[in-house]
Amino acid sequence: MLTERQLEVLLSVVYEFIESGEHVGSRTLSKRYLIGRSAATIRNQMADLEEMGYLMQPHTSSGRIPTTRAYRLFVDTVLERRRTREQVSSEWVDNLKAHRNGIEGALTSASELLTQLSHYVGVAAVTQLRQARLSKIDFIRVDTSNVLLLVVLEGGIVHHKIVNMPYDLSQDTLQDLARRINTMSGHEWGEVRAALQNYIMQELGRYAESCQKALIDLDRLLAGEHTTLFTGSLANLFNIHDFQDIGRFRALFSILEQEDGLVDLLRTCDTTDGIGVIIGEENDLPEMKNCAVVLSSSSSDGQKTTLGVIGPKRMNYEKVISVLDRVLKDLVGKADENEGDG
Amino acid sequence: MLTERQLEVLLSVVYEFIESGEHVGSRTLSKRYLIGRSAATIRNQMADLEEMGYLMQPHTSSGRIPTTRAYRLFVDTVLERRRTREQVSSEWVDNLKAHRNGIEGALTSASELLTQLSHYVGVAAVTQLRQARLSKIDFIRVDTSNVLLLVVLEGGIVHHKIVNMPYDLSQDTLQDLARRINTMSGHEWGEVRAALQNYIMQELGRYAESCQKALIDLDRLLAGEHTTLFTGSLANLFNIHDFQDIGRFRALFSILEQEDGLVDLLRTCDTTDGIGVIIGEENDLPEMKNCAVVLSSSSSDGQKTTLGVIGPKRMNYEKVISVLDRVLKDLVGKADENEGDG
DNA sequence: GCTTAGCACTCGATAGCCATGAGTGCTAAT
DNA sequence: ATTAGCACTCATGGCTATCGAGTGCTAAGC
Repeated sequence: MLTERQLEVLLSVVYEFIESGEHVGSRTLSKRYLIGRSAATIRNQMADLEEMGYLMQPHTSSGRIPTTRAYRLFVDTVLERRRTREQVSSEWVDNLKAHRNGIEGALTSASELLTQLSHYVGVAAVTQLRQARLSKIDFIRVDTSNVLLLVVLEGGIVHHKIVNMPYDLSQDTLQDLARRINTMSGHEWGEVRAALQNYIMQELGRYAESCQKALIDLDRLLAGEHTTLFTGSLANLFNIHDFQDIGRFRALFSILEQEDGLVDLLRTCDTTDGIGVIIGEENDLPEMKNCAVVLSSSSSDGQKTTLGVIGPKRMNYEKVISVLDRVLKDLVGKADENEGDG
Repeated sequence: MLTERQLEVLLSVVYEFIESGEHVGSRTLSKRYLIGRSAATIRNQMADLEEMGYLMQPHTSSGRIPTTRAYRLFVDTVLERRRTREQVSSEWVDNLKAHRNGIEGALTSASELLTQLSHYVGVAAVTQLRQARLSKIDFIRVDTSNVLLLVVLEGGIVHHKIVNMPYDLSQDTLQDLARRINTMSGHEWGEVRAALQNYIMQELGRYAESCQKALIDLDRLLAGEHTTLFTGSLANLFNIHDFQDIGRFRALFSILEQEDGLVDLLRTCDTTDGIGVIIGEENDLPEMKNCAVVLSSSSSDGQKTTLGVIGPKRMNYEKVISVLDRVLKDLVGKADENEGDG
């Protein structure tokens, strides 16, 4: 594939471009990175690399910028050679530990932490892999036609949703129902559902329709892979300067603003565990072709915790990856600790 | 103050500027709005208006643009002369009615509706005015040191929060506590709190510290004026074109992204009921000097519902106000209906 | 006294021109 | 395989001229 010398040139280009954001020329490389090799030599090698699809010129006779392919090679190389560099300042870790208000609090902290450390957009998510295990369920009558449905899952995720009931159910009926379900706490949703279905048919005949609706709502939440998402400040998208026009910017914003888009994005990273990087067009979303997403996930006990940073293609991958690694370790370590003595 | 003719000129300038976004000159007015009056006449009157602080020139010998003072006059005049124009398409109203998943669902819908109709950023909020009245409270043990605190208020607002407890409380203890509090359902938080304080001191001696912490958390939520906020897509801020540089844009974004800033903003509109408009520098936030906020609120039964649209200073006030009016009426009407038969 | 026409003037926006400089490709020499 | 040299390209910034929308002012008209 690539000779050692070509690789040196290529990585230098990527590195310099990540630093400066401007197309890099042969002279710069000769002076700063590849001292001893003349500009002309480097020019020839750069021409070769362009032919191979690793570099491109924004316009004739300008410096080169890396293609997605080059970033990919760079990232793979970085991941290969990576050692624990840059430590996350322990101040932040302490902060994270202090905010141990359940998993939601922890993930909120994590996303904010990633955002602040990377200066890009940090996200944190937890996906329940198989069917969720119920910890506790509760129904609270809000008014004639509305019931608050509260579900606490093992692992500490809380869902609440107001469901509309065509028939008025008394608080007693609801409480009875909840008590019945709670005896099955610890079981998977599928089992609970079956038992519930039974009960509804046999004893709640005339409310069957209302309850069926609520069941469907519950299914949506508990049966499939459901992801709970926490996003850092999107204002940091403004730190991605690689946007020609404001239109593209806006498009990206719209996508990241609604959860669905982001969840899909995180899902594409099907690396079971470990770190993955999605660069530019490798992503399905055309709006993100100037962006890169670094994802890191760790699954345990039926749920998968994913942390990520969304930034420009020319982000400091080394730093972001190491930050991500550190925060994830801390987060998971903490989760274990909580589960261990719970 | 202003003669009828001057008023005509001024309103025309504001109107045209809202339409076009460009400084408006005397010739334009003469051709489009004030047919019959020559450009020269209008020029003289515009010069007068500038002297009076209603108009300004971005640079010598350019057209005029309205000052905040002019917008203020314009808005007041519009509000005065307003009749029910522009009806909100009934499709949307139906949609709003369909999503009657409690007050939170309704407010979410309302904010989205306002966003879509105005093309700017719609917000919806509900503030509990005095101390909240409890409908139901529940404590759920998540693990050793974390308890999920669930509070349902009269009016349908739901708060949940995980609180960290230094001591492990059994689910039974928690349930007993909840039962005790729930007997006071319907009372104001102040009363409930006093009773609770008593109970803790007398019977929960060794857990006093943990409980005190939780009480403080609850206080924060229930004692003061607490506002629950729903914001439409911030991507619509891109529809405000009146930003010179991206820096200001970013600043605005950061503020609106975090709830606190927005809540403060809504609070400044202390019009008890009815519609209020905050234009440019009338606002405290310097980042919003190119923006205007139209607010509409309606209070009943200890809680105040506020709807608003955040847009550019040169927004279509007539349309936004009428949309706001319509949506609020619909929302409040619905709330009444829910409360009435609940 | 209010309105209008005319005229000189201002100033932003646009386009063209030129010099500059960073960077390239190519060729010939090492 | 590497280097030096040279001609060439192209984005950028400064400078100038032109254009046009819009003004202020003065004098004339209703």
